[in-house]
Amino acid sequence: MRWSNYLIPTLKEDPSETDTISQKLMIRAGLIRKLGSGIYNYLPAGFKVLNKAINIVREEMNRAGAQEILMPVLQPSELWIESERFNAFGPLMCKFTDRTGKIMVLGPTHEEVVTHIVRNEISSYKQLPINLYQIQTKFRDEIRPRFGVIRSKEFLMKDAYSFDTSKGGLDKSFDAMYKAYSSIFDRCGLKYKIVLADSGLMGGDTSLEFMIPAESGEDLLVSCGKCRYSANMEKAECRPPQSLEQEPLKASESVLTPGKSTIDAVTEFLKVPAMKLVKTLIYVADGKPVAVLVRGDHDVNETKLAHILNTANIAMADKETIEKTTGGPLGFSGPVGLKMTVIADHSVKALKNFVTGANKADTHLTNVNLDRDFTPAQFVDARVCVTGDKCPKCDGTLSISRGIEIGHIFKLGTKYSQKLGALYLDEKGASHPIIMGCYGIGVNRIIASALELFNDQDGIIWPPNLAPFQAVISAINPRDEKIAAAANGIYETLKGMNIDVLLDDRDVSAGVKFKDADLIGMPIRITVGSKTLKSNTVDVKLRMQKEQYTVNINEVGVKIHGFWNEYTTLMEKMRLQ
RNA sequence: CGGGGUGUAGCGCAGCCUGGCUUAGCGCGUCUGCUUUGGGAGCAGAAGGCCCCGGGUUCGAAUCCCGGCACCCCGACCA
Repeated sequence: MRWSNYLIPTLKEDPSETDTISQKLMIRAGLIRKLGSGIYNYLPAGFKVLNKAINIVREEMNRAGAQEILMPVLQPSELWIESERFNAFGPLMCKFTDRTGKIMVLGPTHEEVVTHIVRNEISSYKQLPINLYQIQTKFRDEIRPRFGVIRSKEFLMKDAYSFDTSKGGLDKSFDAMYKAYSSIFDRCGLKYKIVLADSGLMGGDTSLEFMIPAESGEDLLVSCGKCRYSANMEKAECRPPQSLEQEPLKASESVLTPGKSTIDAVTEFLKVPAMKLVKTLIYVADGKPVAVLVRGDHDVNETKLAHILNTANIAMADKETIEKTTGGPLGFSGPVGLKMTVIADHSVKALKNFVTGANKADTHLTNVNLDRDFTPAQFVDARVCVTGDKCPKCDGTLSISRGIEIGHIFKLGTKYSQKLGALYLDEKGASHPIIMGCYGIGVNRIIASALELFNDQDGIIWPPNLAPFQAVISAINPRDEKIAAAANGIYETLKGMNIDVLLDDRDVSAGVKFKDADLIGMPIRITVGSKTLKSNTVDVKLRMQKEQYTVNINEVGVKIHGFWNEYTTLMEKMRLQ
């Protein structure tokens, strides 16, 4: 490809309204352009990279024995009503009414459709196990799209679905995907971490997320410094405190705290540390109020709370509900005398003589104690982990970092097969729901993640298997016939060797060529200029190195694989750092 | 959905508060010509604007007011 005729519109200046390095680089390097909030055009080089990721995904899925299919984006809403996810997805799902008045949805995912295929086409254990996958566009009407292609309203997902006759079979299918995912992200040259996750709306029990460590990630990861324990914040367990505070119980008192409705205000006013306060949060779960107690310096983990309460339908109570159910205003709730189910986080168990709200305006209670003043219905793990918490699995300490969710694998079980009636007959002719797994990869996120991980001041540094080109030939002053001829000769040689090479034949100054090559992240740059041409040589430079190699023009072809291998080796080193 | 912000040339922005000194500017990019060509070249010239849309106030609106739309940020929410 000749640059003079290739659409790769680089930007000298930073675009406005970008919130991550990857988004900025993708736009500046001419890979993508924004069409609207959360929707992007992929320009030639961007699409080329996307296809490289797609091909890696496809090859590894095929290698793992999955079969590629293509399911429609457009789906009848009936299937979603059948699976009872029509309302669960709610406004996140793009819907419209067709000309006959039928409600259609643009698939945010494809469990329903794939289960429909299987219920129609599979009826015997002899046809199982099977794994069907596709690489297809998904639509999700995101509340707030952001971070470029990392959270967009339309995105490309590889979604696979396994169908088994036994738990053991599901374990095998799951394991095969675990391995395939590892191969995919290895080949993409990404750093990643595999963490325990919550399965959310998808259902099922076991789920693991593949996470790219990145500051711009939306997910919080909890990792043990000592063992391999690593989990999404939503899922991360907190170890109950080992020892209780040793303090004699003091008499509880009611104190006036006018206007002090927040933890900060109360700690300052009463001069007690936040960890000697107990926050009483009123939730409404399936229409019923529940009080949840956590230490003042802790927060409720709503995902874990939802599991404890066994419903997805929880929300913090509004002001009116709090007043009606506790008898006091928002900000002054407390467990003493409260007429509703009270559950407390384990950390509360260790406290003595703590402060709570009094369910009365501008009033708190001091020196409140468990059992003497109130007794929670149960102690649970309902809080958000914090740095310094002890690992639930060993005696290590937990730390918190950020990550981009790039893949998620679930053991679904029979949630969908039961609801949609995907059954098989076993050897004895008995009917059972098929046991399912589902496995997603955010294909666009592969690219964005690579850029979050590997970049410098000058631009992108591509993992070798994702780079839009392997090499660029920068012809300095292509109007000089000798230079043009030499550059062209090398170009033809490399093309003949199946090297993916771009010839920068633009009549622009050397600086522009170098800046563009760096910005786009050309792994190998071959500079053809009058300076070295006299000695019949060219300069070869790898993107991440400062120094250049002097190579005889006739030897570029012979040496190019060596340079490529060197680039690959250096990137692998960066990846493993 | 709540709070805040922005909308002016392909991109990045100034002008708006205090209406007329603007024929609406600047930088980048684009086009033409000449000179250049090893880290975003120089000179000369040029093209390119429903100043987001609609309504209003005014002798006069990019500027003030009302309504709408789009985009962004924070929050809530989230596979």
